[in-house]
Amino acid sequence: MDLTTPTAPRPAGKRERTKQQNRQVILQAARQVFAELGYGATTVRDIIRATPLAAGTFYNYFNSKEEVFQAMQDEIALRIRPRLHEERAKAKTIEEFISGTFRTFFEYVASDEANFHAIRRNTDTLRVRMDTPEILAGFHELRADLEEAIASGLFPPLDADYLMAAIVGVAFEIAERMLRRERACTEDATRFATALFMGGIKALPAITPEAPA
Amino acid sequence: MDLTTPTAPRPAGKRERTKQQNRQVILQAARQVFAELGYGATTVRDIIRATPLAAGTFYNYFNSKEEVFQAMQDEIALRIRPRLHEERAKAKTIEEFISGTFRTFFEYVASDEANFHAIRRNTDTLRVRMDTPEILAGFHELRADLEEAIASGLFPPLDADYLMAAIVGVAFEIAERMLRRERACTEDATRFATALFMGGIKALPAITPEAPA
Amino acid sequence: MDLTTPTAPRPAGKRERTKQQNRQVILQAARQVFAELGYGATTVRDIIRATPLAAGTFYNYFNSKEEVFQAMQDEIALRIRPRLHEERAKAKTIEEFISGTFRTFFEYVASDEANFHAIRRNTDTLRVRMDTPEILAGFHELRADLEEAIASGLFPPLDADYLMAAIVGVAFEIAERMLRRERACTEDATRFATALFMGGIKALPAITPEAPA
Amino acid sequence: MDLTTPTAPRPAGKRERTKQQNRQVILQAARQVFAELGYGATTVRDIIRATPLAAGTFYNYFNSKEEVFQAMQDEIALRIRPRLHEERAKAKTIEEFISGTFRTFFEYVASDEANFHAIRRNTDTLRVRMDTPEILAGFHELRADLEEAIASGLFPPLDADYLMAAIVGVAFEIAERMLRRERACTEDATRFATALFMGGIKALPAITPEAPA
DNA sequence: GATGAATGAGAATTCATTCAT
DNA sequence: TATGAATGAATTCTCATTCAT
Repeated sequence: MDLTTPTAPRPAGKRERTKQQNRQVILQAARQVFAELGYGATTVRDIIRATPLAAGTFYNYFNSKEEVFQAMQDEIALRIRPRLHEERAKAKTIEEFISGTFRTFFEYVASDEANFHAIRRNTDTLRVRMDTPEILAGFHELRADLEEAIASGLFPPLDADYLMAAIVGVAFEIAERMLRRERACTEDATRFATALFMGGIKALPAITPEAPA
Repeated sequence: MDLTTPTAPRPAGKRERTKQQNRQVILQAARQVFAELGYGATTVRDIIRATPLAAGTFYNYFNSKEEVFQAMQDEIALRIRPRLHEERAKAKTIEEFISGTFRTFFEYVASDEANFHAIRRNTDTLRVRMDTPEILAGFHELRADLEEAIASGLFPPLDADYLMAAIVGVAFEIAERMLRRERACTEDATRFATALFMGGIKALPAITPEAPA
Repeated sequence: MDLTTPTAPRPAGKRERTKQQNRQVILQAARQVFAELGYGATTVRDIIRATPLAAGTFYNYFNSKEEVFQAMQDEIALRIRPRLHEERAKAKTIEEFISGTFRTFFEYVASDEANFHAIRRNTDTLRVRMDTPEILAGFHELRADLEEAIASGLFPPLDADYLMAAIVGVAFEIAERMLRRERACTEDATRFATALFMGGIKALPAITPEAPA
Repeated sequence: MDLTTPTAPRPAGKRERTKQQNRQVILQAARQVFAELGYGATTVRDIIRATPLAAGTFYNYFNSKEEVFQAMQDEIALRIRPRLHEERAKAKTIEEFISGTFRTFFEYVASDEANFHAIRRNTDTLRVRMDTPEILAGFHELRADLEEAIASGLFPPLDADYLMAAIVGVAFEIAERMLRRERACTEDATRFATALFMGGIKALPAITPEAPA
């Protein structure tokens, strides 16, 4: 039905292109809508409306808003996890391990602010963070990396689970404050977080904080 | 009919009492349902169903699930904020400031696990945290306390905003891991978090971590 | 029931006064609300809200909004019907009969515009006119008066039913246009309607019309 | 599959056809229900129930009962306005203008009694008339036609606004009485109304009125 | 695959009315 | 009588999902 005569050069496969495009169109629309309305308030209808596509078409690609969200998340995690892992793998010192982790995270967040906000969003009242399998895998990976680093003697024997939690908590929470500042300075954020984990409060850089909103 | 026994302290009007009870009944039901289904998936209907009250009665007290949630949050914040503030106010050293904050928080969380779970919940996929004015005020209070501690010379001059963020991130994230452990040990959690903020990773207690779920 | 004990000076009977007042308070509130929202959109709640009284109190006086409306209407009809009837009864000529009817009606409408509008209301889209028994009785009275006037030879033998309809239609419709004019001139309206019924179009006063809204 | 038989005129898309049908189905149901219950008492549910369609389908076509009502009104006005205007345009005398207007109106009302009743209905208590833009446009058209007829010298200079009001009032009010009579005789009604406007009461046909309900 | 109208379950909300105080 | 919270049926409206085209 949609077959083009085989003799014609076939402009790169209309079908395939559209198929991939539609998936991306939906994901893009979802990002916008989640960022606007927040995850909880967003409906599949809202996503479809932000799309030139028909309602039924959505279901050729995803089965629910959860699935779209997960796909979004997974895309992100897939993009950042290898970088984080690589950074830690090549760390020769604790400081490299820690600073590499934070720097990579903050730089990613700054470069993809839209996505980060869609995920960890501040409406006036609500924050949503969806921990998809990919995200959770990222946490496990961090813990595994920590455990390996302990095993290899790079880190002293400590509570890898709590340390992972602390790193994650600081990373997300500082990222958020960072984005609210005039010039989101990833270097400052990295220095701060790294210093905290390296030497505690007394090691923190002596600077004048900027006031956020 | 309206005569009160002179001995008994006038029961403040049955009407009034019932009214206060109903408010609490709804809040309690909301806590359960939020903890069960997660905030996003909960509907006003669900809350009403978890109540002996009629549908319309809900709307005599709250206008939406958001409002119930906020009321819950505010109750919690109101309960814990004074304790936190007091703890920090009487701190003579940085360590007292930090450990007092974490201990108070972890002990509260452990004692009011249900509430905490209703708010910072992990379904398979979603975390919700609603920052009501009261909660945000709690954050501001922490920052203000930090700034004051800097001004008074207790703390060195540092980025109070980021430090606040780090404390909040670590507190929530570790609290969550703590609750998943067999025996939620607030002392361990406090010691860990305090050590991290006092001396960084190298100061962390050398223990064997327990595996979480 | 309304009897005051002749012996005691009794400060005008607090109870009775309140009772009558409440009825009027409700009627007054209803007038306002009907005029604001239109009859159809008004709910009993709306009326109560426009009152300092409690919800239950409403039901001591009326059983529904219909009843309030009817009471309003009846009050009006009761106020105007005797005047109309009297006017027609003393008519010695057809012209006196007709002009007396219209003048009385237009003057009443002008003097009690608020009530008239509450009854025959123009929202953007809706006109409501409720023909309560009292109002219908007014129509019957007009027809009866016409029939009597025919019987007595004042009017020729004609279709009293249609003539009544024509008078009512012209009265209400012109009253409405009259109220929209800058200076609602009852004399002009009366002269116009009377002339129409006395001699038809060719007898109408030659004036320049004012443009309505 | 999508092939159309070359001989048959393409059925304009079954989808499209059904869509138009559903709109009509809803309008038809609304007419019945309004006529039965009166506009005020009718709910959207009532309309849906009078339909084989699902609840949600209603909202694909209209957003409220008001919108259905307006659509009904507009349909009617659209159907009758051109006829009225044409009738008046070709009038050579005042009598033709007046009688043409009334005859067209009464004949339409008699032929579309259901619609008229849905709009100008007498329950025991309530009359509703909704003046949609289309209806108001019909009034303005009548006034404009009158003004033009005055300008052209057909009519003497008179208050076109009041005359319009009088015509409208008489038309609606007599139509209603007409429909209540055993044999709704449009000719009688036309003759009566025309005579009234041509020569006033004394010109009215001398007949014995029939008693209404 | 794409379309978009239909579906109908169910969520949010309102309302008239009751009744204990 | 006045009060006003409780009631729960009824109503409006939305939504995810299906399916004929």
